[in-house]
Amino acid sequence: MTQPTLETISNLAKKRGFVFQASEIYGGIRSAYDYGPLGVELLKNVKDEWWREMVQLRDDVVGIDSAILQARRVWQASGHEEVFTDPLVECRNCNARHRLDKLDDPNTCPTCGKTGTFTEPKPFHLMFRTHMGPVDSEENLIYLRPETAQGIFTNFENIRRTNRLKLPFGIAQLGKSFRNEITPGQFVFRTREFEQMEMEYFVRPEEVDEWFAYWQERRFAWYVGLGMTESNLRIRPHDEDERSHYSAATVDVEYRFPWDWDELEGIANRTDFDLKQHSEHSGEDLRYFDPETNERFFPYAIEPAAGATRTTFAFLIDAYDEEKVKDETRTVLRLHPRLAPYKVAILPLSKKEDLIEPSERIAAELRQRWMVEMDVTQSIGRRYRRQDEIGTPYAVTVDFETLEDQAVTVRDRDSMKQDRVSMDRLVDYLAERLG
RNA sequence: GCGGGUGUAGCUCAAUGGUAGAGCUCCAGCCUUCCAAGCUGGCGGUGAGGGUUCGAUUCCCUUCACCCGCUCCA
Repeated sequence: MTQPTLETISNLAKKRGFVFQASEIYGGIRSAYDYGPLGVELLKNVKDEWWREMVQLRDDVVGIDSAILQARRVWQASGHEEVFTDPLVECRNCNARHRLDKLDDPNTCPTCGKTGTFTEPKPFHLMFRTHMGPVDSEENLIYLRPETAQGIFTNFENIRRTNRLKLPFGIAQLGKSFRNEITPGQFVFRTREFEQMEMEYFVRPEEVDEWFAYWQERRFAWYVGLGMTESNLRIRPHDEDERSHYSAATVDVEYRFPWDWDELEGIANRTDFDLKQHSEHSGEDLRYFDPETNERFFPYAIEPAAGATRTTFAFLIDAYDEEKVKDETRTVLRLHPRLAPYKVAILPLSKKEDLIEPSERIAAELRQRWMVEMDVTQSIGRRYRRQDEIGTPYAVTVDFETLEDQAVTVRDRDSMKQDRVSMDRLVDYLAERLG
């Protein structure tokens, strides 16, 4: 396997319609990307696989979709309003940037050692600020959520009660979050608007360690199960000083990106921090009542929080491969069939109406189950290469013999091998391979 | 945000203070009929705004975006 450069992969993403720069015709806007026809399918498939694994295949996890706009007090209780506003100063001598509240000496730059070189402190607001209602004022200031998790904690009691849940149980959420990252970059890896796949798994405090280990294992296996190269994945525990304000222990699931190892997902032991905070700030008792022991306590939360957009990006990078076929380079995305945007391409050997009609019939039938693309332009070899480059696992070729023997050629993306399959067996043939 | 670098068709690259070219891609037609074949034709560009100039893609200013670093994080 060849690992592509960041440039190679972003070129492919743009060329084939996975990802475009947002507002491109106006020169672009920093740190925002639009997902094109193939990108939206790939992203959706990643999210669907996550949802299926985390919610639909389990009886101990339920889903939620909470609002992006929440009461300001939510973020005061969660600690984000305080933690996500940093006074920053910049050293005029060496251009390093520092948080004023973390400096031992507020006048000396720890990077270059000079004194008195700092700019006036500027507050950096890491949360997007907006106003609820048509008039901007301090009273109606609210934030775009910087994480989806708080919508889970604030609904903890609603969900527990309406779904008769008993510990341990989880609440999962998929959705957009917003952060004014100081430095966005690395294509879609770090953007200010991004999509998260988060789950809070509530457990008895004494069982927190075993569940923490359980979710590390489960989450790691999820990536591998969807075809990500295992040697490009690792789990890295956080150092003491890099943990979030709410966390007692955190590990990252990291992927070997073209630039370096970097985070796909953080798995944190958030303890009872959030439920406690919301109990205190709201006055609602969010403790869990155990009917067997008659005890009331705050459950601990284990949080596997993944970035949907960057995970999609990692799958794209990991799938990228180039190989020599004759004297040509074949570019192929070896995406897991469940992730591939299109599952099947229908390729009539010629544009003659005799072949178009049956091809359209086959396409219509297969579309009942899978994303199917029909392509009639240019030579068959070129069309195979095009499908390889967007990761379509199977190509069905309709030729003149089809009219005689009611059979088609199915060509496999990875091996380029071909099978002659009779049309009445085609759906079964593909179903066995695509799932 | 600050420092450094970069911006010419979708991609790779060329050229010029005086009508911006090519290859590949893409589209149409012909031909071909199972792994990027060929022929003909077509679409399409100087990131944006302003200034200097008879004339700016070229010189100057501003701005936008991208890349590297500082810092943040799914």
